[in-house]
Amino acid sequence: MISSTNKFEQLPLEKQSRIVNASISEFAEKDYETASMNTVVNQAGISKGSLFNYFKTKSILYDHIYKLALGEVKAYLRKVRDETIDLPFQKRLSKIVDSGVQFIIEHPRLAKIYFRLIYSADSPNRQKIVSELQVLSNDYLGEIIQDAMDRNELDPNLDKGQAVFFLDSVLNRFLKDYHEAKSHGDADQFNRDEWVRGITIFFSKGLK
Amino acid sequence: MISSTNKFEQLPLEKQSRIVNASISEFAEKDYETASMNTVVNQAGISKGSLFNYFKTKSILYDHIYKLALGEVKAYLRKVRDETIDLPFQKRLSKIVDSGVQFIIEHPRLAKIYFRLIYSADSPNRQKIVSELQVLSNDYLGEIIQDAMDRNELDPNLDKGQAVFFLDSVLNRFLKDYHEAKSHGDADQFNRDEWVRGITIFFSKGLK
DNA sequence: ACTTAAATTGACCACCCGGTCATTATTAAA
DNA sequence: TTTAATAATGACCGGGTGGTCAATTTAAGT
Repeated sequence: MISSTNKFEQLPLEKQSRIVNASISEFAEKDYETASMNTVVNQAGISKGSLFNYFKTKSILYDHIYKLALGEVKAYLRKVRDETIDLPFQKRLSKIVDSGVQFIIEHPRLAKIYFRLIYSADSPNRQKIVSELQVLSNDYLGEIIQDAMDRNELDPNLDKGQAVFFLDSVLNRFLKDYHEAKSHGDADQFNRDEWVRGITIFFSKGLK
Repeated sequence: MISSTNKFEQLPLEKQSRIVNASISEFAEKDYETASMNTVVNQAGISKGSLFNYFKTKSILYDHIYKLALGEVKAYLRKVRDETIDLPFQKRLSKIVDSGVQFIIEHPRLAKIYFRLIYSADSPNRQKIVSELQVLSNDYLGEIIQDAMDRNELDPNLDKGQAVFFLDSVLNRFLKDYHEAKSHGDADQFNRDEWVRGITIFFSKGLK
């Protein structure tokens, strides 16, 4: 046996998805320590022994789920990056924000897991995961900023690392607030277009 | 009896501080659900019954501690605001960042509780607390931005709410990253002055 | 010194946790 | 149809939790 999720992957797909679904719900609702394997097995309609047979430990199950969530996020980002490769920086930025909002709407539970992972979260291997994410975001936003610098849309003397940091701060915070407002039912205070416009203008001209 | 912490407040100060200290350590190290009252009583050197006599529940103790942490943060902010009231926006901003860094260095455990509270955290009354913080930050940064607008240091047509949001995003994220890097021992990668300069320039001119 | 009131203690409770494993049910091979 | 191998089950384990309360120690009043 090569992979430790081998047993799980050889299960009938319907059963797999029941388990994945239950796990996503639980890890979205509670943080790692508080999430309960009992809840997962009950919601998935399988026995405890089985779950621990498919995933040897809670932390391995969590690993499987968060990688899944992260995979979806990455796919979304890749898609919007590739689709906007010819657009000017401002337009590109606004598309990125847009697709982030769309992701939250389409995958609210995965978004919850993602934000839980980034902000706080006492997940296992936290520091490793977070630094991986740092690299990911650095590459992603770094590429977009570099493109814009090459086209003279941004100051070519920019400190790229700092620029990425600013972008990342504002984008993530905006999406997190949007996500939270949405899950509290008062997302209507967000005029999406207005915010997207405000953000792109801010990055172009600052507050002066 | 008026306040539910009355019993606690009438304790000898030395005992109070032992308890507060132990609680701060525990709530800094673990999140609310995972923090243990047993650990607190052991570290404080009192009996379990006593602690539950002073604070009827875990959530009431947590309330006491986080309010204390928040009070310290507020005092710091007030101080730097008042001390910089005559300085230009850029200078003011850099002082704010500076004092944030200083707070983290002087009160690492309180900083941890603060960040735990802001980012994620399944503390009791979370939504209420977070929206209180929103208001607080809005007032605080709003005032500073308004001052700068009045002096024509910032565009007087700025959307103040958005401007506050951008400031808040970047400042909080910077301090959080700094705090995390510091508690992982690799804070030296932060050239403080360079970052402060970068941040103020960014807010002035954007990335163009 | 005696009594009474208040403060302190820690054994104890019910509950939940992640994880195990002997037993049972299901499938495949003969 | 019998046997062998595999998969699924859930009672059970040790350990930790927030919280309680009868019993004991400490302090105060007379």
